[in-house]
Amino acid sequence: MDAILDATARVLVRDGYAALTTNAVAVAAGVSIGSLYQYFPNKEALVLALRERHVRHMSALMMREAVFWDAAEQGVPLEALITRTIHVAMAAHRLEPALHKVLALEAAHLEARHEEDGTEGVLRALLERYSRGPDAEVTVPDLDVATFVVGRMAHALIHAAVLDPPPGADPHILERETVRAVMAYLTA
Amino acid sequence: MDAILDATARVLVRDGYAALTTNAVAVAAGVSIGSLYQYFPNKEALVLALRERHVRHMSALMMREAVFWDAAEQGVPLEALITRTIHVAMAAHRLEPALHKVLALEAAHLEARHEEDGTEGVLRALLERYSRGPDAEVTVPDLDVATFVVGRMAHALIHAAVLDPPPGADPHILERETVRAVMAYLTA
DNA sequence: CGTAAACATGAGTAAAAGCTCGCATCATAG
DNA sequence: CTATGATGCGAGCTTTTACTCATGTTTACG
Repeated sequence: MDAILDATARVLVRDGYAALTTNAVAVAAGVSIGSLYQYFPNKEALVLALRERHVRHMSALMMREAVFWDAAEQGVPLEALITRTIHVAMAAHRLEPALHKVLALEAAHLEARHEEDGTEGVLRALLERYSRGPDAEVTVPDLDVATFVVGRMAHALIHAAVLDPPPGADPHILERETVRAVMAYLTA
Repeated sequence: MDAILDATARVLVRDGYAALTTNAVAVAAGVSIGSLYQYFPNKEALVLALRERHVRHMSALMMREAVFWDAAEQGVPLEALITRTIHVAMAAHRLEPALHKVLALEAAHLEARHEEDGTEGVLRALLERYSRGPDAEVTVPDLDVATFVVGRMAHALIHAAVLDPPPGADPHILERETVRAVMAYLTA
C-alpha cells in the first residue's frame, strides 16, 4: 500500500510519467499487478494517491514548523514572518525535490489544483492582519489581488529556487531575494 | 502542413493531450494519417512543431510591438519600459490562451524549456543598462540573481493573470499589480 | 498526351499497456 | 485438522494507438 506508492514515486522519478506503467510499479514494489489493483482501482488513482500523500507530507512539515503563524497576533514584524514562512516553504520543497518536480511538470493535468487551496486562505488572513491598524506594514490597496499576486509570485520563486536554480547560485541568496521580492511588493 | 498543426491545436484544446491521437488529428485536419506521416515523422515531432510555431507567433507579436526596447538607449524611464513590456507579454499570452495553457500544462515535459532562452538574455541586458550611471533606477545587488528572480516572477504573474485569473478580477488591475511587483523588487 | 515524380489514401499491423480472473497461499477460528 | 475468508499471484485478454505500405491520384513538364 505505502510500499506501492513508494515504488510509484521511484519509477516516476527514474523514468518519468510517460514510462510509468502499472506493471513497472508492481515490479518495483515487489508485488504482483493483481495486488496493486486490489488497492488502487486504476493507474490514475495510483498517481493521485501518491500526489495527495506528497502534499500531505509537505503540509505536515510546514505546519509543524509554522506554529509561529499564531505569532501574527502578537507584535512580530512582517519581515520576520515572511522570512520564516519562505524558509519553511523551501524546506518543504526540498523534502522530495525530484518527485515534486515530476508531479508538477508531468502530472499537473490530473484533476484539481492542489496548491493554493488552504494556502490562499492562510495568506489572505495574514495580509489582512498586517494591513490593519495605524502602524500597518502592508500598504497594498486590494487584498484579494495582493493575495493572488503574492501567492503566485512566492510559489514560482520558491519552486524555481529549489528545483530549477540558475547554475552556481547560492541558495541562501535566492531565498533572501525571494523574501525581498515579496516584502518589496507588500510594502511599496 | 499548417492545416495539420491547426488541427493538432484544435484537438489538443478540445480533448487534452491524453486524448491526442494521430488519427484524431488527421480526421480533424481533413487528411489521411498517411499524409500526416509524410510531414511529421512521429507524434512527438508533431506536438513539438506546434509548440515551436506557437512560440514563434508569440515572439513575433512581441518583437513587432517591442521595437521600443531600443529606447532603453535613450532616456526612457524604467517604469514605462516595464509597463509596456508586461503589457505586450500579456497580449502575447492572449493570442491563443487555451492552447498556451495546454502546452504549458500537459506538454511541458517534451524536451527543453522554451521560455527564458532568448528572454533571459534580453532581460539581463536591460537590467544592466538601468543599473549603470549615477541616476541608476535598478538598485539590486546581483544582476544574475535579479534576472532570475524577475524572469520567474514576471512570467508566473503574466501567465496566471491571463490564463488563470481569480474569478471576477479586473485584468487591468492584475496587469498594474504585476508591474508594481516587478518595479518594487527592482527599486527596493 | 505521356511519363514520372510527388503527393494522398486508409485498411491493416504490431506492440504496448491497462486491467481481469481463476487459482494458490495464508491467517484465523472452531 | 478443517473450514472459511482474506489476501496475493501472474499469465493472458482486450483495447488502444502509433505507424506502414501497396495502391491510387494529382501535378509538372517536354
